[in-house]
Amino acid sequence: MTTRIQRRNRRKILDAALEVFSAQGFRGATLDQIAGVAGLSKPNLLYYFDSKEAMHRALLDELLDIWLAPLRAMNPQGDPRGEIMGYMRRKLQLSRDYPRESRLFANEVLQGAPRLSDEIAGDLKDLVDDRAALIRRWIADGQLAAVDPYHLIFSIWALTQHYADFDAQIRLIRGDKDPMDGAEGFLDSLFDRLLHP
Amino acid sequence: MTTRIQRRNRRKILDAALEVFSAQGFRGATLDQIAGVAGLSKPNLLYYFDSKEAMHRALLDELLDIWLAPLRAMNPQGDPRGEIMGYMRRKLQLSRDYPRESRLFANEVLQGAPRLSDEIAGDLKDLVDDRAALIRRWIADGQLAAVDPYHLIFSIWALTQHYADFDAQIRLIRGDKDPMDGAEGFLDSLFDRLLHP
DNA sequence: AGCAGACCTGACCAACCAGTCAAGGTCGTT
DNA sequence: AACGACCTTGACTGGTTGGTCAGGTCTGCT
Repeated sequence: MTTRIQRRNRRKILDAALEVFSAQGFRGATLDQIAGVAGLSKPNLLYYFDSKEAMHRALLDELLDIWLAPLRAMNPQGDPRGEIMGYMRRKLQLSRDYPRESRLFANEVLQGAPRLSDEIAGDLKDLVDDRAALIRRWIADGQLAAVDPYHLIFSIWALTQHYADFDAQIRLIRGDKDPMDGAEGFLDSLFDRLLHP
Repeated sequence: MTTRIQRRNRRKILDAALEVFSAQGFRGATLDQIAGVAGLSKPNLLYYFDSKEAMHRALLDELLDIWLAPLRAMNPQGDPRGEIMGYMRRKLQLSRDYPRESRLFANEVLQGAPRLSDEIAGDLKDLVDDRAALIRRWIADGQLAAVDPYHLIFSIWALTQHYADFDAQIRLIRGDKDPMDGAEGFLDSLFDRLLHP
């Protein structure tokens, strides 16, 4: 049974942990930092989570659901170009709404995905293989331009996540302008031109 | 005056440091790890470099030259589409030849570019602003499709660096296949379609 | 060979870090 | 009010980490 206090504190801890892990990476983050952000004492963190590792694990588990939802939502019965454009837009929306999650994921993969390799090689690979096959069928039907489906998916990931992961760089170059201003229009025309048969 | 031994050992240390920093991030890397990879003792590392920070600094300084060269090489007098396609291909080649440098850079920017903000807001911004102006002229001349030049540059960065930075993920999804196999052809047709007026 | 300066290292230190624990405080229930 | 379960923390520990230092070894030059 979970109490009201448990729910509130677990949430506070995971939110603080996301803040710190996404900005410093796993090894760079310290429990003292997380405790400071959460407004709790370090031993109290360890009352709710067995270890630093466990906090990170909990975040990754939450993350994957959010992260894969847009690709899962792609509809095999829908209009091919519309489905892919919709996927791209939803993924871009994730970068806007969940930039810390994007950076947490990027940190993890950048370091060789030591804690995510099972999920990536399992669930994610299966999902991507399935969508790649779907895209190939759409291409065979003449509804899409002939593009490599894997590189198409990777390009959507690269372009959308870039705005969250490299936010610091974009801000320094664009100044006060919102980093994502104009991004959706640009990506719309990029993929629209790419996908036309 | 620098001796033969100095040149050899500085090189060994920087190469080992690049290996470890790019895989673990600055805080995640330890001098013991770097010493192990370099085949030197930890105090010996600190005989050649004042601090861990100094090794990282030296790597970032080397990195920036390599990293900005392709954008510098863009020729205002050249053929617009050819220049941009050439830039993209050279950038992709960097991901192939210098994946560790790409990940070092990604780690740094991901964590808010604490040690690179001056260079990014200075040299890099100036260069990007200059190239953006050039691209705008090309568009005004009707030689390129009307795209936002900043997003065009960001998209080239995102797409090319993705293959180095997210190599672990791509490998897990594509299996034995070379992660970059087919990438150049895909990116060629993507940018070719985007840039046609 | 012998010397000066460059190169190298074992042993050490202070700071930091994840995690423990015993003791005390708080909350919901009766 | 009183009880037990839940919650919180100061003080601590063992291990790690960046960096120091005194003294030793090697190298190139005369």
